Amino acid sequence: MPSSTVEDYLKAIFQLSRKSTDGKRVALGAVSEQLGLTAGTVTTMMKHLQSEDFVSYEPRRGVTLRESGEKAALQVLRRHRLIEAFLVDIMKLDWADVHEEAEILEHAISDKLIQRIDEMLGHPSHDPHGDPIPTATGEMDNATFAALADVESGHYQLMRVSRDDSEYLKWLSSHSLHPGQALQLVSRDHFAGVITLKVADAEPIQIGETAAQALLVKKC
Amino acid sequence: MPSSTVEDYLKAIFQLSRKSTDGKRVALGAVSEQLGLTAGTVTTMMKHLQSEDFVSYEPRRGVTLRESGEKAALQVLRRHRLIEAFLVDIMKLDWADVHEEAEILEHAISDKLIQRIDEMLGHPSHDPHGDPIPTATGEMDNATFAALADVESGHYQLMRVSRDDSEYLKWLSSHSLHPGQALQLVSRDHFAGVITLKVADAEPIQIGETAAQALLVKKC
DNA sequence: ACCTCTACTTTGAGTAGTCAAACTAAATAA
DNA sequence: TTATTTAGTTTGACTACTCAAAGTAGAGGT
Ligand SMILES: [Mn+2]
Ligand SMILES: [Mn+2]
Ligand SMILES: [Mn+2]
Ligand SMILES: [Mn+2]
Repeated sequence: MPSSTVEDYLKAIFQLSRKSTDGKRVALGAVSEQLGLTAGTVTTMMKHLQSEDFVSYEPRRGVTLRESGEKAALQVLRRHRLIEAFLVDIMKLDWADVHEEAEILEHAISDKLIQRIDEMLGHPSHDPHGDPIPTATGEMDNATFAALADVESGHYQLMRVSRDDSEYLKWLSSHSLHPGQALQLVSRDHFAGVITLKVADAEPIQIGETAAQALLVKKC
Repeated sequence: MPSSTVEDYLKAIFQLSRKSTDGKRVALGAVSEQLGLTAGTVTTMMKHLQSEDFVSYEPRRGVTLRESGEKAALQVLRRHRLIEAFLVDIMKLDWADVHEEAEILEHAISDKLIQRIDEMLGHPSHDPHGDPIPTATGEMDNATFAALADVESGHYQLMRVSRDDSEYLKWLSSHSLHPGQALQLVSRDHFAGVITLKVADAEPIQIGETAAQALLVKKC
């Protein structure tokens, strides 16, 4: 069984590979950035992960997950997201706080317990941030959505929030911005980089492009 | 913060110190036995724990917990037992299976979440095995009970099961032997080392002295 | 074709935890 | 008292993970 360290590496590579331009290849710099480790540490680990058949690593070109690595990554992601859903729905913790907790628990919870949690929640398809939960066999919905930052005026539904930072999520909550919420992009000032939004029938709010980058929406 | 390794050492020392004849002093052999580590490993760790002010260690004489070590041990015990109670009462896992799970989760669950669990359970005083749960401030009920193996015929209440082994606990379950249960010691054969028991109005059962050693009872 | 900069790799070192095997203090037996 | 046994200690080695700092491959700029 992979250690929690290895699980975190595989998860990071998996997530970076989805955003990768170059096929599914991930640059080591992105990994070290994501995990907050030095470049040398990551190089060393990549050799190790390759020797364990988790990844395929070409020096100076990057890494891609091999089958067993992807499988392991999906299991970690499944545990992470089920745990988040559990903490919000059953334990009534704030969705802004559950990420950190899940980052640790994802390595500590047994298969038996994760199965129990899954049943208890009725096999949820998405976590509290709108991220899809892989099935026990490693299937994952790979729908993609446009960022609010890249979209024109109109009516949308918030599908997913792609940022973990707790303060940001708390701010979203305070404006009822959570997955599922309907909203209207009223107008945008491209030069100032500010977007005006209406959520339900509340007062319009202003939001910067960076903040809008993490709000993934569907036209409706 | 102590690592999970250190937490397990402190917990082991704490639990062994309660059974200690020589004050609260614990022999290193008992620690290595309990944790399944070699003697040398434990010696090395004791020096380290002393340097961190968790224990007081006298070579060849044993260790005792210092204040901060005892405090840490009680916190781990609290987490462990609350988690067990949670897994049984809320998650509906079998009491025979929760120990292993708790052994890991006790190091992974945050204070915030443990507090949530405690509230959700209504501040329970004992875990599913009848072990007392220390309070957040480190107070613990230290009531002691006689082992069924050491007691004469009569009516008793099962208060506590002092053994973790899952097969044993499953066997107890199958005879309705769980904390709180009333039972009658019908007779005992001191030479054969066999005790005859009646639980509620079921058929009498036979139980050996070793098995009866783990059943802690109160006269009633 | 050469230079430079960036991203990556290598090297050397350190922490935390562990074991096997050699050694020793001290309790117990003779 | 001396010898033996037991419990504990020391030593040397190993795995897993990490960093800082020195070194290098190769992409892009001139
Ligand atoms: Mn993690
Ligand atoms: Mn999430
Ligand atoms: Mn533990
Ligand atoms: Mn217990």
